[in-house]
Amino acid sequence: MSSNSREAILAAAKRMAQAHGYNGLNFRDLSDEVGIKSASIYYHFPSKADLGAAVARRYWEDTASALESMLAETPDPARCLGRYPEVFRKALAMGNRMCLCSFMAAEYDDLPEAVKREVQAFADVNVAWLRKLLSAAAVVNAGGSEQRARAIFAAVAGAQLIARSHSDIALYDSLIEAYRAAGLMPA
Amino acid sequence: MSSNSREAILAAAKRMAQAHGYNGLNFRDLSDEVGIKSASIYYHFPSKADLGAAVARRYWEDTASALESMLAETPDPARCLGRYPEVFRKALAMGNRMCLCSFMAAEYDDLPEAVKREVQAFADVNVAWLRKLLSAAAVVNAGGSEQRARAIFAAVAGAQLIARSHSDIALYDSLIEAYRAAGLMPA
DNA sequence: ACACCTCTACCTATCAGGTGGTAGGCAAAG
DNA sequence: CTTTGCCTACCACCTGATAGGTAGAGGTGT
Repeated sequence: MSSNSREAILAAAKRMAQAHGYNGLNFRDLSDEVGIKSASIYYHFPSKADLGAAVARRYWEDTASALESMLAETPDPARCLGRYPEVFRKALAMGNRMCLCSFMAAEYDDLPEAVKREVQAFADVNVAWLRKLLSAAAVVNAGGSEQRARAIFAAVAGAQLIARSHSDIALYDSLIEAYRAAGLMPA
Repeated sequence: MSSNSREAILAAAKRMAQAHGYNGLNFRDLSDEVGIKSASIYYHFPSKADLGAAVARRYWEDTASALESMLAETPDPARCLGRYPEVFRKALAMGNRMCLCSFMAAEYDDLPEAVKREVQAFADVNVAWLRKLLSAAAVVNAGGSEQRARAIFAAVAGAQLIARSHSDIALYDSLIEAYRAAGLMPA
């Protein structure tokens, strides 16, 4: 049963880390939001590093399944590729938040080793998915698909970063549109 | 006459903020690096917010003059535009650091108001410079130059973010090359 | 020449509040 | 009577910030 609290902690920690980063994530505020005492978090996670790693892992797992759902829903590779920015748009729409792993990418040097690994995994998941669809859509030749996949991932992350610093989700849409107009990614 | 310490503090704070963000910038480590006591910083800057704003202001001023120097050195708009990524490359080359304002863009919601303004100014300086050169190079028609300028700025910031999280400056170069191959920016 | 003053650029010592983390207790469920 | 899931009560350490002192440089009046 339960581990209901564990899930609640993960969810709240995800939201907080998306807004304030790993560094800005703290046990007091986190436990307040969950409705338990800060010491109780240690029953579910032995340390902040473990919590951070669990949150980041859950984050890329959720992203991976969201991408797979999207592909099932929109099987055409080029059209599905065009929907990729939706994934990053959600965070901005939910209170001007960021992709958890983009924030952690900035904080990378100060991250515990276990957290670093999960942040890397997030990037790998995204690039692998993009590469698969790029190859299927024949947008670029096979050799350049890896490079193009990474470029799309980086560009979308950059768009989110800039849009956030302007608290303007319309700017995100505008940037994505500009990427499309430039030919970086399909519409 | 000095204010030699003031400059030393600004320089050290810039380096620390590039590596750890505004949140990760602290007076103890900062004063240690400068070689004075933490309380002495308050003689030069009344608060952390003031220091942060001064550092960010100096940062975009330096960037603005670096961009102008580059233009004087490479007057051809398209060729100069192609050199734009050099500016962001430097931070990665200096100990896998980030653009100060990209890091602060992630932390945006938690930033003091005075610091936010300087971060915005950095983005404005970059976009204005890019727009000027895009128009001059006739890469895009006049109407789309603003949008394209923002797209290049965001994409380069994203490339730096991703490269940093892999501690791999070659990845940055590869991403920029991919942007060029896709037609987002001139070589 | 001397004493006197003021300003600069730091220092020591301290503080309240926040940080991650630990020890030990306790009520309910099995 | 043991395990689960949480609690209270701490702790050491770090954070930005303040109060008050001080050594030295440079100017001023006598």
